[in-house]
Amino acid sequence: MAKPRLPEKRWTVDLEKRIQEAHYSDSGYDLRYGFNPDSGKEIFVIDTPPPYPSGTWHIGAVAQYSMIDVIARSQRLLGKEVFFPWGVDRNGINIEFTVEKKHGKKMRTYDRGDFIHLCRETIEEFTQAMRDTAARVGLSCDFAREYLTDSTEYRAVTQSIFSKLFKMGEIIEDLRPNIYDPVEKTTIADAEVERINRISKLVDIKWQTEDGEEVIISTTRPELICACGIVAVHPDDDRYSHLVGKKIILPVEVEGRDNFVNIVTHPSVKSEFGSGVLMVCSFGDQNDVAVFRELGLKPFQAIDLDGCMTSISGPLTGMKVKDARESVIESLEQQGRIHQIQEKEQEVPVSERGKNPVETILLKEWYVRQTHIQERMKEHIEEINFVPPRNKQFLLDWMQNISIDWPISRRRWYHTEIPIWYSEDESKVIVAPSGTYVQPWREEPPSGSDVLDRESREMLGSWDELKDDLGKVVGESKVFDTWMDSSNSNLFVSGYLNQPDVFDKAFPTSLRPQGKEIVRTWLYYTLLKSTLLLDKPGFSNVWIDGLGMDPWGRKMSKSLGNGIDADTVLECGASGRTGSWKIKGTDGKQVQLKANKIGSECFRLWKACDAQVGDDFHINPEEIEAKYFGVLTKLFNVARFASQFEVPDDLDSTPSHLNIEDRWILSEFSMCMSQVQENWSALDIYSATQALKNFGTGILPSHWLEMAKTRLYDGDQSAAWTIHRIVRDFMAAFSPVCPFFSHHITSTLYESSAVDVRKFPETPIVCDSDLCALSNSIQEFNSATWKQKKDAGLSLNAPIEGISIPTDLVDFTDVLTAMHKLE
RNA sequence: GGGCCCGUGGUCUAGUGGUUAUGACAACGCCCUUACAAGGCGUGGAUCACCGGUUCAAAUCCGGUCGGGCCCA
Repeated sequence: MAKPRLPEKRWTVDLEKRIQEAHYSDSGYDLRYGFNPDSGKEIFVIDTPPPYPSGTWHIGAVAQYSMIDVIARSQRLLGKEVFFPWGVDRNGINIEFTVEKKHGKKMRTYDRGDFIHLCRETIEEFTQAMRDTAARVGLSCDFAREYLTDSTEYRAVTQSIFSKLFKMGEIIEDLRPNIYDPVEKTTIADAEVERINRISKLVDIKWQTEDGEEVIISTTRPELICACGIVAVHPDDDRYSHLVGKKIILPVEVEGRDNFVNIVTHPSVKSEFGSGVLMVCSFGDQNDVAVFRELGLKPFQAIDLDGCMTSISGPLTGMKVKDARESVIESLEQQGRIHQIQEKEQEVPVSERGKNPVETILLKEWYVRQTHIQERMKEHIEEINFVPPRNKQFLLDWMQNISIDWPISRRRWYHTEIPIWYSEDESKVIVAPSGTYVQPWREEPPSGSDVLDRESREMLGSWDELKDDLGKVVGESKVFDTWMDSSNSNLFVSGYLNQPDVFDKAFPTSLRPQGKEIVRTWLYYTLLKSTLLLDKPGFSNVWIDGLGMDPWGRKMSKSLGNGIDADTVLECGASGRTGSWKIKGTDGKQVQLKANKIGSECFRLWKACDAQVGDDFHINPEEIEAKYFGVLTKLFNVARFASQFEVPDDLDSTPSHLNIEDRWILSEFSMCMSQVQENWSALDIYSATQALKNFGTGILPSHWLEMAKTRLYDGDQSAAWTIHRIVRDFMAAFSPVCPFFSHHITSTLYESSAVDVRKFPETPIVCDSDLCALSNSIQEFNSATWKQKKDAGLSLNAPIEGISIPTDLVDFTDVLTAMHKLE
């Protein structure tokens, strides 16, 4: 036996790491994977989801990312000029909390500039960990052009977009109910609210109607009676129908408002809850907000920004909400107005990070208008190709629910600042010029800023001319919701503002890959922006993957104790280390999972092969190893086997003579490859990888290799050309899934790497459909013959008598006779 | 409470109207055959969650029930 040029007996995680390290330290990296907009090739820009650095990277996200890399690599293989950017999302409340926790000091006790500096330092440490994991899982991003969402360039784009939309009238200021965390002193988004169960007091209070009739109303928020806008009963509730239309007197002292409200019917009232009469206050819960809006009631401001009662609460003014509640109960008790008090477990909305009870209060905030543009957005969405098509529904469903504008201002610090200043009389605003990054809380408006009327947005002139007429200008201290930044990512990576010539070619952005859990935020807001700003769909393709779940189908979370850290899977098998994971099962018991070797190539192969895109996927390291490491071993050994035979000089031109079995397998291979090419074009990772896996671990080694073995050992040129041509082209087509594996094999055997192929291997080399039609017969005949040998107690390489070759395989008589030693 | 998605051998999975329902892992049996025992070959094993309907024909379409998941309230 000739010495194989692939010396390793099998693929290992250590080998993988060696190749990977060489790959990323190679000075040719940028040439290989960098974006060159002037190459003349079709441009394919991927709007990579910029990860938020927070210590460890979630395995489900890493799995999704590795599939985005498969798309990037497969599009390069198809000859496109791919921009696979590497961005990091660094704005937001998470890093603020991390810094507060690390130093044991609340944000507002710092100087704003010092705090921002601390955040920047801390997030940089986390960012480096993300970069390392990105490389470990084999991402072929353009790391040299890394972008950070807290950079001057990125924030300048966010601010410019704000200014443009403001001037267009698409951004407005308004006083509306918002969810507010009085401890962190900021507005928060719905997505940041969590519900926890707490024991609270349900107080039944005696009210009186204008006629003196006693009515009992149950509430957990008696301190909000002062902000009561209306009292409601269910329309079908006969007990109270005689009260409807009457006035009812508030049982507490109030200031600066009427001391009575009307009684109406409303379908949202639950008759069986308490007495069946509901007081609607601004704002006890989301239902109150809905009722106020629906009935056009003017809300009262009962709680201020410090979480204290306002003057309408009369004697409660200035008290913290909790103290006010105790106080009002006490005074009602003294007046004999308490019917009863029950301790009840109740869901309380709290802020996700601080666990502080949140309030819904009226705040003057900035909003992006969105309700007027839904139909136009839907028209644009119709032009986008969704993969898989059914996941488009998540977006359409969410859009059905849009009934209010998007609040975009936050009272935090480590975010992009709202780029606006107010004149001393507050009637005019100053807006920074496009392309600059400004910090209005500590800067004057820059030269080139515009002055506009605050209400009408009429352009009044330039800041440089008018600055002396505006009095003392005050910079906005609020910042943007982080989605305001994130939803520019496609514009930013496609060259908006910074590279207009590239933008012309690259927009709509070729691909938005993302998880389905952020359809209603990231995808929706991005599409909203492209409709408002450019009246175009934001993307050509949107690829929406499912979520990574634990082995039992539950979402991974800290509280369930079922999380798996990405690095433990990627490093499993390196330097002989095995992996072991303790995960809580569905019955609450710990289950120990163990694996010996996984690594990035096996992990990627698993994700590519195991489920259709868009479905939630269960992550079980044991299963990943069991099902897919063997596939790598198999493919590696086919290549290793091939590596002992000399590579023919000219693999690119088909030899004039090829044996029939070689023409057969080449035809099968051509069919497989055209399927793969089609699937790569359609972003169908699953089908492409399945086709390659089935060919490479099935028909090729089990059937053809067994036929060709003897000839290969005898130095047959036809067989040698066939196996090498197949291995070389197979690895090119397979390289998007397992780049380092393919790279190692092809650069060892053929002096050129599969990852550098920029044109899909040509097919057909030989494509004879008559031969493909015989594939089933061939496989059946082989299986039947092996079975007969087994039944006769013969070893597979023993001669056997009395087997006749089926008539349709008559052309294969010699081959099959030799292969099975038929006599 | 509302919306959406899903339910296929022990486990995971393919399959959106048409032969005997795909494949993988696990199980079992045989084999160290000059690439591979971290292999190979073979064998079992599923009334496609349940009930009803449409149809010549249903895993597939429709309605309902049950179970799981995600999102929202």
